[in-house]
Amino acid sequence: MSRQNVPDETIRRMPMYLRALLVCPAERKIVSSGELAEHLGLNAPQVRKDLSYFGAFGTPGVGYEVGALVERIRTIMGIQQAPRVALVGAGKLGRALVFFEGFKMYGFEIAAVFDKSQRKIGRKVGKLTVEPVSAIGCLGQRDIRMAILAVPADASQKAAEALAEAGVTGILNMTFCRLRLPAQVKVATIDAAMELGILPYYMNNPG
Amino acid sequence: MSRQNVPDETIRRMPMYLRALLVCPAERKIVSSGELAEHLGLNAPQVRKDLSYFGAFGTPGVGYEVGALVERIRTIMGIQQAPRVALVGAGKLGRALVFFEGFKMYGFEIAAVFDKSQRKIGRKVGKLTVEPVSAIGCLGQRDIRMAILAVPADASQKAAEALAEAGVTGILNMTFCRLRLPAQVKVATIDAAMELGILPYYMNNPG
DNA sequence: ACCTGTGAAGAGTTTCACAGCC
DNA sequence: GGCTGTGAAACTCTTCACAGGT
Repeated sequence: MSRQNVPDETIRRMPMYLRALLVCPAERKIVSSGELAEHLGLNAPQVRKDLSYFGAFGTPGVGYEVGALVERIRTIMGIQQAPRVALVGAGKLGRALVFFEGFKMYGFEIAAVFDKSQRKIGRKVGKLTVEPVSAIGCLGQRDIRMAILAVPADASQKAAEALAEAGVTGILNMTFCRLRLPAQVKVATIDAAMELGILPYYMNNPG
Repeated sequence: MSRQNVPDETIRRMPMYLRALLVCPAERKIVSSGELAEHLGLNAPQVRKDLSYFGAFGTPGVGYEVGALVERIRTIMGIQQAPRVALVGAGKLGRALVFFEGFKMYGFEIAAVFDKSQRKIGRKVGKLTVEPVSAIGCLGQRDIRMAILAVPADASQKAAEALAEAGVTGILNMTFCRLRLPAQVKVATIDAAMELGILPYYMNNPG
């Protein structure tokens, strides 16, 4: 099954499956597509179809083995070996993200924190020490290929370019700016205000 | 044009259009679909199609009037009169969100902060004073119909139910738990770790 | 009896091409 | 010349039905 024709939406759901499996009680060895679907608010054929894009790793009449499926999904998603992530921006949001438990669950490790402000450089955030943004250039040597961008809007493009130049090819953009970067750099953007902005429409026009 | 057949994806993009228009320099009175598209990384027919679902408010040969379009979108989205939003959870993430500038841009006002912990109740967060979660019940009388949920995972379902009972019908869920709520309550979920989890796939399988 | 894997149908979304207007 | 609004085509994604395995 070629990776080329896996729907993007399927890729988006893979981390959801992973999370659902990780919160399974340890004594549960087998899970069915229906149970996964129920837990995530999807339907069973959707789950089976999604997983089948990457091969057949369930047992008909039985279900999917939890441990094996976790490993398969980790491999598919390319997060077997705990990717190290840089955080740029040690403001309120950045510091909150360092302590966010969710990243660990998928095996991500926040391995460096950068900030522009002299006031923040040298300060501790959890176990990490805030480094100057000028040190971003060395990320390649430190085996860090991903970053979370949590800087003020007007600093985002510049910081993103520094990351791209340092060899970072995956950026989680928490600013509400579109980043213009070389095509090989993948960007995911989170804009809490935009998500909030969608709700009133559906509150006023119940579907 | 009935609201019933406007694509969800179009609704998702409306706040993007709004933001793009709001960051326009004030001297710019007219904007074309091509310019909007370029600014947002979309294409021009997409922009025209999206806007046309709600009527024809551009001028052929000219473009869209910025001010008028902003008002139209605000009306369509139901955010003309600055919705008041409650924040539940005054932890690191919650406190960071209070200071997040993005909400203001769309006209949202964070009007109350709640927390369970005695240690936090009474403390100031910006101009707001943290209230006990038991006070959530009065939200209806305070004209607050939306909430942001930024509590620990194990407290999310309970807090969400309290919100729903208080008449909140739109929740931005920042926890990685699925909320089981009456159908009239609309939920948008943001899971930063999940977004981060998607990136390595595309880094390893460039599209 | 129960569950997976999958081709095919159906629904939803994007892109295109162009008629019509400024 | 330049831009909007829109039906139709193309594409993507979801749902369904069921063959086949345990």
